Amino acid sequence: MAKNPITAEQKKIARFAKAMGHPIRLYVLQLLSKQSCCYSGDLTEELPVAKSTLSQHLKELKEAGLIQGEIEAPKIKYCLNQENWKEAKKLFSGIFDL
Amino acid sequence: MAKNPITAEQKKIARFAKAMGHPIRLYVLQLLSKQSCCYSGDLTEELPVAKSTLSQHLKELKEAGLIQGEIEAPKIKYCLNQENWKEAKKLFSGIFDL
DNA sequence: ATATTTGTTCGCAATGTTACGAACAATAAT
DNA sequence: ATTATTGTTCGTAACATTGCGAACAAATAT
Repeated sequence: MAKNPITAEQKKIARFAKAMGHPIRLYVLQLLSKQSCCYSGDLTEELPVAKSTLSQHLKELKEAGLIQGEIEAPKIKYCLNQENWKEAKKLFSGIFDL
Repeated sequence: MAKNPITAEQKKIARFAKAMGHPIRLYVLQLLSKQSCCYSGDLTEELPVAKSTLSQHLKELKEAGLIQGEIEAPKIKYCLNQENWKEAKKLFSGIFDL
């Protein structure tokens, strides 16, 4: 037990992976990768969780940088964070393609 | 809050992602994707965690199906679980390529 | 037979995650 | 002004994760 060979890039990938590591959050991400945006009210109706729980999951995805929300009062429109999504794609490709 | 549109496939991907969602575990996976196998004793020396902690992480990777261990007494040789690793690659490609 | 090497399991503690409903805030509609 | 809609935050509970060292098990080496 000695050094720390873990790179910042590995930490970043792990962060993304962790955010993707829950079925609800993965569902949201896949939805957004297909249809460009969605409203969280709609998600509440589709998904088997309370709105407060969904709110927490969306917050996590936001904090991981994978999605972003735009106020469209009184609703909030969610989209992928394209920049980070592209980065995630690149990082995961790197892992699987070696 | 109603139906459950989450597919078995999404659960599977989330399971893989969760296993990848820790820097230590990701490090191990990336190492194994580069060099085909490793011994956990070596990992204990490289990584900044106690051997008991590493053992837990390896167990998680095993249970997620991403690696497998082969006894090569008194050591254990770890490799990727090629079948599931290929599946993970396919599933993650599906997510990012749409 | 004893000691060494290697890795797992146990017990424990601290922290994080997941989930809910109730209360709250902000905006829109009546 | 009041009410309705939408989503966040708070408080709480149950459970999971991460981490350590000590104790243990299994095989090898002396």
